[in-house]
Amino acid sequence: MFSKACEYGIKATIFIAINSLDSRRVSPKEIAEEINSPQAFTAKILQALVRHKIINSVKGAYGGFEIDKKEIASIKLSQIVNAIDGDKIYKGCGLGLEICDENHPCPVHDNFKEVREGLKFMLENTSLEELAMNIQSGVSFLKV
Amino acid sequence: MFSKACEYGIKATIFIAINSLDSRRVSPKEIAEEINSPQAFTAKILQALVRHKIINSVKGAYGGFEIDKKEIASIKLSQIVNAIDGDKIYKGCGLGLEICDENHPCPVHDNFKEVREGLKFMLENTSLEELAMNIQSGVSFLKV
DNA sequence: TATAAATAGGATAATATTATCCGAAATAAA
DNA sequence: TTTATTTCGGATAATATTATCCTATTTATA
Repeated sequence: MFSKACEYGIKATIFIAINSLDSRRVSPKEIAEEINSPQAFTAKILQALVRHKIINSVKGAYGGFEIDKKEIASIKLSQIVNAIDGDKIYKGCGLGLEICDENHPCPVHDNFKEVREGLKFMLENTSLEELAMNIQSGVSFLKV
Repeated sequence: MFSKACEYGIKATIFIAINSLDSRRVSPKEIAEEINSPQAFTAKILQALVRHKIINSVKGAYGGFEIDKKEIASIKLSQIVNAIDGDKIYKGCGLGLEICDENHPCPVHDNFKEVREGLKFMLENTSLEELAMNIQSGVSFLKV
């Protein structure tokens, strides 16, 4: 469904959010340990998230990654996915046709439409805040 | 969503179905032209579909690929996807956790559940017959 | 100002996926 | 039985994704 990069990106963002709520900046090393991902690769993904202004980085001593507390509630899962995987997941044709729309649909166009829209709705309506809260309260987990 | 291999596999199977309804066997060459896919790679995918008994191959002169007419209505999209991509698309964890279930859910487990189940339902309830019929009647298309 | 601690980013490597090529095996028909 | 046709399957190549490494740049503090 999502690329590895996107999976890491989502988990990393949640971990940064939790720590930002506690006013702590975190390093790629700490993040990678906490979400069980390769450190250097995770660092690359963090760079992309910074470029997309989803997270914030502070260089130098006492630096690290953080998210503005006030923004945590308004950041949606869709923004993270878009930043890393783009919008092909709910835009592109299910069977890879260059052109696929109501006028020229692929064989599964209508069948997929609902699923796609469900996914899109879910991503756009799931906030970083709720994901972070569920980790904090021990309802869900970032690694095995 | 699906791998390229799976996209080609679905389109190829639909094309074979249409021709089988007309009692014609088709070659990888013809299939690749009709679904706009690389021929040799498509041939590999056809082999996999044969191994999974979704399509049937006849070697030698006047041979080619076909599907038993009687089976076209009972073959579901899910079988094709399973044959090529396996069931990870609606089984694996959305964030790649090794273990992810009700007792130990990843952050998006519940959010994904609905989408996943919608996808699963759609794949299991879309028949090859209906996909083939829509191509035959010009309602949908296998290539641009 | 010097130093240590951090992220940024380019280069490279490993792996998975997609794609191609070619000879072997099977089969219908001459 | 020979020949032409066709799928099968192994080897290889190209490309994309995932992952690693190393140096440059930035910045807080001593």
